Amino acid sequence: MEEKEISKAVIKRLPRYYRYLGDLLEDGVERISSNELSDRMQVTASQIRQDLNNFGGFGQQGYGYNVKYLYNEIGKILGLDKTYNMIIVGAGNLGQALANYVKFEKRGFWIKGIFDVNPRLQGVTVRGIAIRMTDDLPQFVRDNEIKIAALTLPKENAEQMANLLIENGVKAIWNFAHIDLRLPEDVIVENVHLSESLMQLSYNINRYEREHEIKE
Amino acid sequence: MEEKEISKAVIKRLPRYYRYLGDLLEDGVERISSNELSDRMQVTASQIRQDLNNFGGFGQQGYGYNVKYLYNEIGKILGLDKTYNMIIVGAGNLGQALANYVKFEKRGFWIKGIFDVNPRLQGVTVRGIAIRMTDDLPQFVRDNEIKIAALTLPKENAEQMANLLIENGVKAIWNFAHIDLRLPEDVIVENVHLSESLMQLSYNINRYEREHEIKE
DNA sequence: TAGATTGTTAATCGATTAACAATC
DNA sequence: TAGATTGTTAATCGATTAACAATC
Repeated sequence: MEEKEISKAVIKRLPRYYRYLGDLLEDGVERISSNELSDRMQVTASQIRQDLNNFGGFGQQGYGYNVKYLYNEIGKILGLDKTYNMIIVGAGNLGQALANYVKFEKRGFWIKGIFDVNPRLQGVTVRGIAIRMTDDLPQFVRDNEIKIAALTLPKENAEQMANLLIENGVKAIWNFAHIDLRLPEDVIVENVHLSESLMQLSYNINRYEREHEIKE
Repeated sequence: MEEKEISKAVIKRLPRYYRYLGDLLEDGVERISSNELSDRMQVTASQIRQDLNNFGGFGQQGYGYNVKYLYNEIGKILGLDKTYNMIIVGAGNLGQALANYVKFEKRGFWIKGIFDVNPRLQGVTVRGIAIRMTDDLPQFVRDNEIKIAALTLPKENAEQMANLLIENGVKAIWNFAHIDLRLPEDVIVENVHLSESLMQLSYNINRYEREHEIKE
């Protein structure tokens, strides 16, 4: 059976739907129509229905969507009903910030280890997790069935490190290094480029000022 | 004069062009054609030329693009030739991680202050910057002409805080809180939703596994 | 000049929105 | 049953790619 390809644009919107539905659930809302949700999320009702129908019919004519059901279904689509073992490679500020981020565990992402090359950090613990040296990585990844690695290290070491991790069983890289990793086809890569995000913000400040000046 | 609207997709690609051109510059490359750059960046040469021509003709027929010139021009488009005063609101792990990120200053983003509500953090310094209490915020923002604020605080306080900052002169919000801020039209908002990024990664792990199972 | 490569127009592709029949 | 709202097809819009004349 051929599964129809879901576009990246749709996938990017799913976590946002999930967040809104979670909030609705907390507020005790039982059902919601695509129109109501459209109002809250500032997207068209048409888009909501199209997006959801990529994965099946979760609603009911004349009724709308059951919030709890839809929340759970989107959770499943996103794989949040599963658990994943995860490590953080690079125990700098960003790495430690991620390690301290408790909510990941609520979603099934278990941080099993934090690694660094700096011997000074050896034994330092972050939220009860001891920072280990990268020499121990291959063994650790295999022993703990680590599937996800967050890379919070300098770009110079990122690709080599990614390959080492993959060789030992890692399936997905959450990449914070300022580089586009060239990795085997079947490896999942998700990039977070903070400085590029800040540059977009900067562009928009200037765009606004440019347009404003022109009108004067 | 009407400026033609540049699409978000184009703006999102600009920082990536900038990064590649910076790397080329470091490698001492003087000129590059859209075709060569296309190979390196894994985008079509046509897209590169289209994107750049939104802002003017930076190349030369028969020659290509001068790397240094194009790098500087894109820098200007992104507003990286200017400087901005910036604060971080929320001195948790993520806030401190951002404060420690030295490279922002290289791009003209000067971190002038870090704020928190927690009195325990008062006086603690991060990279030489003392953490201040949020009571002092309005005065500080005005006195230091703060234009950008990074919000690394719980979603419950984010929108109220954003409004307070805007009242005192902040033009742009770099939002790390898990909420969509509803703010005045002319305020620039750039979101970084880490948990949503991780969910996309999670989706892709599962997608791969689903497709694999189906083929068995 | 001949070759290379841009800038730009036209063609294609994909994503979003509109519309409405199906149905709860 | 009548009203509401989905699921889905068709229409529109926008973004990407292809093609090529302009020109360095």
